[in-house]
Amino acid sequence: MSQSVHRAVTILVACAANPRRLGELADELAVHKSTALRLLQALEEHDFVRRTEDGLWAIGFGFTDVAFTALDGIDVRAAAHPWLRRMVRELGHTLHLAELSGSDVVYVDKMEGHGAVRMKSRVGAVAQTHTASVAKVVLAFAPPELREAALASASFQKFTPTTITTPAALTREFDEIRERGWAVDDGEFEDYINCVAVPIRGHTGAVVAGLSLTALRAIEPLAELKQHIPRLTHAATQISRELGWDGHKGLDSQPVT
Amino acid sequence: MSQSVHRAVTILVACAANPRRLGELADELAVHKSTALRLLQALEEHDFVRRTEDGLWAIGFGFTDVAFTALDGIDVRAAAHPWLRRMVRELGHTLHLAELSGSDVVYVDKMEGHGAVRMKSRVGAVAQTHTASVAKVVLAFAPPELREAALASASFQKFTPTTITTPAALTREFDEIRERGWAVDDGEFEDYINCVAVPIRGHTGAVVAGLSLTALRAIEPLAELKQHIPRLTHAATQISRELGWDGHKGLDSQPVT
DNA sequence: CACGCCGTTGCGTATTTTGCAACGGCAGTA
DNA sequence: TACTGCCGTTGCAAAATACGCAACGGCGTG
Repeated sequence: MSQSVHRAVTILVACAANPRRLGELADELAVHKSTALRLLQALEEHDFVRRTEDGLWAIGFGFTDVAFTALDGIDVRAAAHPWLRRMVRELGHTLHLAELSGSDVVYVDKMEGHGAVRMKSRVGAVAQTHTASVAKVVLAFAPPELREAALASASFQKFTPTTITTPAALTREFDEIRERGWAVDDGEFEDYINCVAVPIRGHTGAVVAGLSLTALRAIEPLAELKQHIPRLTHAATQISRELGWDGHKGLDSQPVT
Repeated sequence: MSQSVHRAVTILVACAANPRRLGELADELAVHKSTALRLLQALEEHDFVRRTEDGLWAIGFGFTDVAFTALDGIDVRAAAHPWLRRMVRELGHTLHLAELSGSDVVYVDKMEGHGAVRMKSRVGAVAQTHTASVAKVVLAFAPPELREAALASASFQKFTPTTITTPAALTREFDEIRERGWAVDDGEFEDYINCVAVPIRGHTGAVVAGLSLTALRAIEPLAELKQHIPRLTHAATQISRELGWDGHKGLDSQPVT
């Protein structure tokens, strides 16, 4: 269904990776140059693609504009953004905001800390289920069927000695997270990076997002990083209230006994 | 041309503003519900749209992912290269492009002018913090902690009578550069060579690179060289725009009073 | 309990889009 | 300078594609 839309999307994805010539795009789509050209022209009218100085096709700024507009519209993001800014200023570390989408946890905001720590995360990308603290904290409080789906689709790829590599272990981790109310990433993806994460609740009391704090182990070891959890929790609570949470714990937050 | 692509784009723009029902979207497009639905389904396959919990259609995270991939992929070099070529052709002088990397400023592109001027710079090399105009202009606009680091590691070796030899003097120089928006090298490394340099901004508005114009004093003295600054600035602005800069000045560009 | 709203699906038609082929600009080469 | 090949662009006719219609079903509401 809707062949040209598929082709248009494929073009956009290809151009995002790196700008290309008309001919290349036509080859990748297995269509004639003329067909590719007309799709590009249609996209160009909306500034979804643009021609670079050297005649290549690249993603247009109308496209990125739409993306940012959409991100602004995400109320969790809007509610959390001032808090991210404040906490980066106070703590100096990188903060992430991630939202539950289906059984994935997707980064919707990110604010870099003062140190020139470059994290591989990117807004719009899916957080690793078995390593990212923000994914773990959100899924820990998610409905069981979502958690099952997430467990089933997780890669469990071993990145470091501390990486959780089995569904059983991750299930136990989820239980612990629910009990104590926050999650950690103890160098489970990159062994020199630690994170702590806390849940954010929507108006129904269900956990809809997560907020995490990231630091280099060398700069602030996990034990010290944990001392910021009260501050992180405070921010998360305020954000939750702004989303309409009445302050009562959601049903899913009860410790599993 | 390409009707369905137009409709698909319109849907995306509408959903970005705020998530909508199928019916609303169909009305806005003036098409049947089934038509709108099929377009949405096609977009959904690529995660360009998603269904929210309450059944509304919203921009999907595949879309934002593509947008950020595109922004990440735009490297300064690719954006600037055609401008280097054009300006070398127009002005005949050597041009340099340098990128901020940590607290170093590294040459990432260079194009030799018509005169056989042998410059010591090399792509991949670190520009001298206290002499190279391109290093000074980038560091002047960099975050304070980066600037401090650069000051701390600079050699302040005296090459010529005009070389800046103290951190205090260089700090003052940085302040001046921020105020006027461009930097010079008044024979500070080799006394027969002058340069002017302007900043290039990334999509966040932060200065990510610098563009410089170099000439032999004998051929074009500094006063004449400065007359090319508007042209250089124009190129830098165009490059910045191609990097996703929206035209607003970054926070760090305010004159320090 | 019944009604109406909204999203979903099958199908035949015709509108849209596709592929072809020829044109023209540009650049590198003889 | 003239030639040649490459790449992007345009007109047109055929046909594949996407469209609207109408009926179905789920769900909340009166």
